[in-house]
Amino acid sequence: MKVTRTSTRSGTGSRRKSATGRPKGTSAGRKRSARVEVAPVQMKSERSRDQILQSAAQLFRRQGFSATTLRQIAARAKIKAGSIYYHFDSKEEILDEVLDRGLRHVFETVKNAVEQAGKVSHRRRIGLAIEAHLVALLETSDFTSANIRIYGQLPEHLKKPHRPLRRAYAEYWDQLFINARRAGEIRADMEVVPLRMFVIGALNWTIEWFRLENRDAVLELARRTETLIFEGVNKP
Amino acid sequence: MKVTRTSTRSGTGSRRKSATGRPKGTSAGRKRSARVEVAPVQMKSERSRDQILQSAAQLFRRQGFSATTLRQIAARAKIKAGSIYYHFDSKEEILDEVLDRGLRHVFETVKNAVEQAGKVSHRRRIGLAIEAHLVALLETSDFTSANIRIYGQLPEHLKKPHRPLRRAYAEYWDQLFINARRAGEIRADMEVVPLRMFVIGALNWTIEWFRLENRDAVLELARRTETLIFEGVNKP
Amino acid sequence: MKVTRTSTRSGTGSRRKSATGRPKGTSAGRKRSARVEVAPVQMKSERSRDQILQSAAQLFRRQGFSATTLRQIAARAKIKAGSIYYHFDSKEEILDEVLDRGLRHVFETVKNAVEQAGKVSHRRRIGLAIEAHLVALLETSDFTSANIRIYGQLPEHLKKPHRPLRRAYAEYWDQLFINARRAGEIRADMEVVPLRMFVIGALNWTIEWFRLENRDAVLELARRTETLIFEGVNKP
Amino acid sequence: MKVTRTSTRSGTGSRRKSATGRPKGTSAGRKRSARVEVAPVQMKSERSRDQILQSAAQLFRRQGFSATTLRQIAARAKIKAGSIYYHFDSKEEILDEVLDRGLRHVFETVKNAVEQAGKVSHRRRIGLAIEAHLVALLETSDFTSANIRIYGQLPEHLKKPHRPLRRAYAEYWDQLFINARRAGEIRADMEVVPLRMFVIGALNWTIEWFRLENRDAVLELARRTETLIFEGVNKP
DNA sequence: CATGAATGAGTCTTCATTCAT
DNA sequence: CATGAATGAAGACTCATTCAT
Repeated sequence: MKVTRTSTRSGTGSRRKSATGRPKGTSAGRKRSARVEVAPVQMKSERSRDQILQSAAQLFRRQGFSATTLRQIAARAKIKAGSIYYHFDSKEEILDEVLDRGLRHVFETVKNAVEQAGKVSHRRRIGLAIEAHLVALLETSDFTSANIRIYGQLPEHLKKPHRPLRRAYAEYWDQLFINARRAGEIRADMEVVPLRMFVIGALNWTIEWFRLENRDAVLELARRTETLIFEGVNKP
Repeated sequence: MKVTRTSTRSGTGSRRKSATGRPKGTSAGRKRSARVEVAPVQMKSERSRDQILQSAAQLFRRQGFSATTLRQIAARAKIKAGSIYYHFDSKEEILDEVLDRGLRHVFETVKNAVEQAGKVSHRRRIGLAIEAHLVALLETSDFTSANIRIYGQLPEHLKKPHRPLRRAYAEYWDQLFINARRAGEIRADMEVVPLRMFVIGALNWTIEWFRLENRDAVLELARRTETLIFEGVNKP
Repeated sequence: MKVTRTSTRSGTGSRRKSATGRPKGTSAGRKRSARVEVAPVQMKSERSRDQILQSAAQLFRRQGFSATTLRQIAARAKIKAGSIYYHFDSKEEILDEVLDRGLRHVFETVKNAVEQAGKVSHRRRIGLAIEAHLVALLETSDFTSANIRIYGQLPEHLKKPHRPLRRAYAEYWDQLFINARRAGEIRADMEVVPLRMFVIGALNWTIEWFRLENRDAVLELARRTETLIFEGVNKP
Repeated sequence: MKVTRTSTRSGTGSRRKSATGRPKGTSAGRKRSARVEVAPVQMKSERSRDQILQSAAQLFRRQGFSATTLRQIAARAKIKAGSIYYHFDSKEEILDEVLDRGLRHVFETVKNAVEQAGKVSHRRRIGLAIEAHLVALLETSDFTSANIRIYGQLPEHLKKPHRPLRRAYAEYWDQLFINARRAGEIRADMEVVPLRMFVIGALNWTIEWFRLENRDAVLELARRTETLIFEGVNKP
């Protein structure tokens, strides 16, 4: 499954100037389609670009956007600061792609998990979504954690382009809850929006403290969280 | 009740140079100890200092520490940037006090709420703590919300001095849960630390989306959250 | 006499951001009104600002806008590069004021010369205008010579704000010629616009080669030029 | 007629490093000597080289030397910036050849016009020179206009190599005037150097405003200018 | 011949900080 | 107490230049 782009934001490309002949943008699409068996011999440019994005994501996540220096990003990507501009037009453009990849990644991970489950209970579906969200956030993607962590402090103009996808993701969760409620697996009096806020909040805050140690730590956390969300802390 | 300072951090003063004769950093202590009958009128200095801190807290909360400039803080405090240095030795010192006040504020708010409750069920006590934490975070203190929001992205040396108090606050919550569990109001198999992370996480994440509109919005949110935490979403 | 500002461009101030509390802009007006006898104790800020503009004008004139570095300007003004930003928001703003002062200066000089002449022949009036233009250009103002020399190579957006004043100056000359022609002191078949271009061109090009040596060099040049323009090179 | 190189500057080649085997800088000589029957087809290299120079000239003329980037030049020449270095060792070398071609072009154009006139009055010869200069400047060569426009703002070391040719051109004009004066077609009291400055100035300044529209616009301008120079504006 | 990718020196600009007044 | 004016270090960004392919 692939997360379809929302209308407002046709890719990230729309905001690129690219007066130069440089290869800016486009990568996102290409990369995702790369099947492992084809091994599409990522060219040098592509590799550097990814290095930069990866480094940026890690640093943004740790220090925030404004505290992160292009020199830091460059150093981590093992190039010189000026070279970044061969691949991106500005620091903001890097941020833009980091955010985009990050949200797209959780969204796809969650969607995939739910879709592959086939015919299961709604609680199970939500449980899978919880697990997938946590995995994306804590295990598989610096982009996702960067996004979740820094988004709230960014100035308007940097947040704006990402709103549609964020909304879409929120609505995906809402739908999960609505279906569960309609099926009677969730109390009828539960309002969906605050519920989603509560759940996503509990999940997202884990970035603030969770440190990945062993393979199943995240799965364990997911299970625990699912239980709390469904059963609460009350003595049963 | 007053939150007592932990041993590691004897006030904020430990990091002050204060070669000049200026009153830097001493205010916190002084202010609180000010007897009402003796010095009812905050002197000008004190007022500016507070203005600066208040402005800083608001900006830190919104934009993060590094994206906030001293000129922005000064403008909001209706003074000029240079003047800040009469009251503080550095931007970091401002941060330091903002963080300190912020955590101290929730801590006191929560403690007060719980203590004033008198003899009530543990669930009720936890419910009051939840409410108090949310009130402090969303309604009464920019310091608290600033603290919660930016702490995670700060460099080590800025976080370090605040660890003891943070730990103390965490332990306070743990105790609430331990007591409840011991009393059988919470399942026996519930581990306290992950539980606290979950609860605090769900509460803290509200800064990311909650916008204070009417007076009871926070109380309403608190009630809802308490229910979710105790009963979960399951059909009863 | 004071050159009145054209409607399109109410001073230079219109394009100033000035989010900071710095004293940007406004100086132009203040300075001109300073009578010598009042000696309005130019404050430090004003002096630096003028130093910067003066330095910039000299360098722009010699090397062009883009080849001139803020560091060069600063060095010549005996300050550090960063300090420039206390007085101006950008290099372009400096340019802006240099251009403005430059044109305003010739315009005023020429207008004054002509107006103070009283009742004289049109040829005399034009002669005085020629002299005044050359004096402003070659002797009294680096701003004027900078303007004349670099204007043509500037990008559109930098030229645009100065068009109205330029047009006004051109029209002033046109009027001188029209009057002279009407009075029969200039051939009737002479078209005014190409004539003005020719005259102003011959005058302006002097910056490319004229080096001020002694006091009357410019006056001598002016006399010669006037003769050429009126009588041509033909044997009489 | 071919403008012979002056002694000081044996071609442009003197400043070339050319450690590589590349054909840098030799073109000028080669091209002109290319017999039509032998090498009618410019090779690819030659074509690119010319493209680069042509593009550079246009941009230099419009924006000045320092404001023009190699990438702009490359783009206009439909190649990539790096490729320029196959043809030139540096941006300055391009400038060097642009300047050289530019002056050489006017010089040849003027000389040819005058020489081909055969036995005519001196005024006619000067008239032809005026026309030829304007044609070269405004119609036939971006190199010439680039040269005229930017030369004055270049740093010493870039101007120096072109002085001899400039001087030669100036002397050529001086000779035209001297001959005319000797023949009594110009007043005896007219000093030649200021006269030449005046005339050349009036001609050169046209780049600042003249926009080529129809075929004879330049010729019309030339006629007008000639009249002004010889007869002045006086009522005859 | 040409390009893709990178580099380093330098540019404009920002900002915490200083200090005389 | 507060400000005006300045500074220096650093940040984002540009650009001529290099060089392997």
